[in-house]
Amino acid sequence: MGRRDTRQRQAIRGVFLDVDRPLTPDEVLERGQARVPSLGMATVYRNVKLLADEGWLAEVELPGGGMRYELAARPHHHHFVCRSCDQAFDIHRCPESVEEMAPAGFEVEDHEVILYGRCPACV
Amino acid sequence: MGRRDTRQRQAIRGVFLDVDRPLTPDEVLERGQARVPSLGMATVYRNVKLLADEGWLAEVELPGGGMRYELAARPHHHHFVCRSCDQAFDIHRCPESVEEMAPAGFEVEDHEVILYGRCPACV
DNA sequence: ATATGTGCAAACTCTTTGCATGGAG
DNA sequence: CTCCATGCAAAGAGTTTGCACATAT
Repeated sequence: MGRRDTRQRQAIRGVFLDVDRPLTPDEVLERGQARVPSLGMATVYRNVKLLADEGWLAEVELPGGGMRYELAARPHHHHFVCRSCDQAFDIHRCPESVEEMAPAGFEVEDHEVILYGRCPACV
Repeated sequence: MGRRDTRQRQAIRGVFLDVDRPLTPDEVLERGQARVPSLGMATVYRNVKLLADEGWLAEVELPGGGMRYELAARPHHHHFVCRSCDQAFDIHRCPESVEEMAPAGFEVEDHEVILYGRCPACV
């Protein structure tokens, strides 16, 4: 299970340490190439998956496209998705007793709350 | 803007009238072919989009794959997604004041609450 | 020295589109 | 009889995988 510390992997980790919101693979590639220009999309996909398996990143499945990733270390929170620029932002509040909404017979493991609208930059 | 009442379109509408949860295009195809065996995937995609544009279906963007569709006439509700069978179910309760969770500067238009876990059939 | 990681390109999956044929009006 | 709708197959977008080369250890 030897993990090598390549420039590419460093760059990708650096990208996530610099932002406070979930990123799409595209966003990771663009920001990563600012650090390692030769960085390829396949490497991004392989590494975010790897870092997620290791528990360093968390997968965030927001509607409207594919998976996004963010630092796993962040405390419980939810997301706001801007319908204009498609960026996702963190929301640090959580409605109480959400998980009690499930009907009897359903076993709840987790929950997600997503707000849609326009972010300050797009209003 | 003449809409023709084809067997295929009837079949697709019939499929949605028979279920009380959001369906993926795949699920629509499978159930639709029980009514019109020759039904093709392209027709499913074209018609759910059409019915959604007309306001008869609502698009439901749940994580884990593409768009799902359900009858637009249903009252406000949220969803439970089973991690085992990937089916989505309706939940007819909604936490209060969800939309007030957004930080200042964010303009909320809409919200979605998703519970993850195992449905009764998969527990 | 060795085997993991990278980059490219091909393969895949899901969705959309072009085109000839079919069928509703 | 007209067009809109369908079915097929090809084209796109996003993601994954195979393979030869590069490089961290």
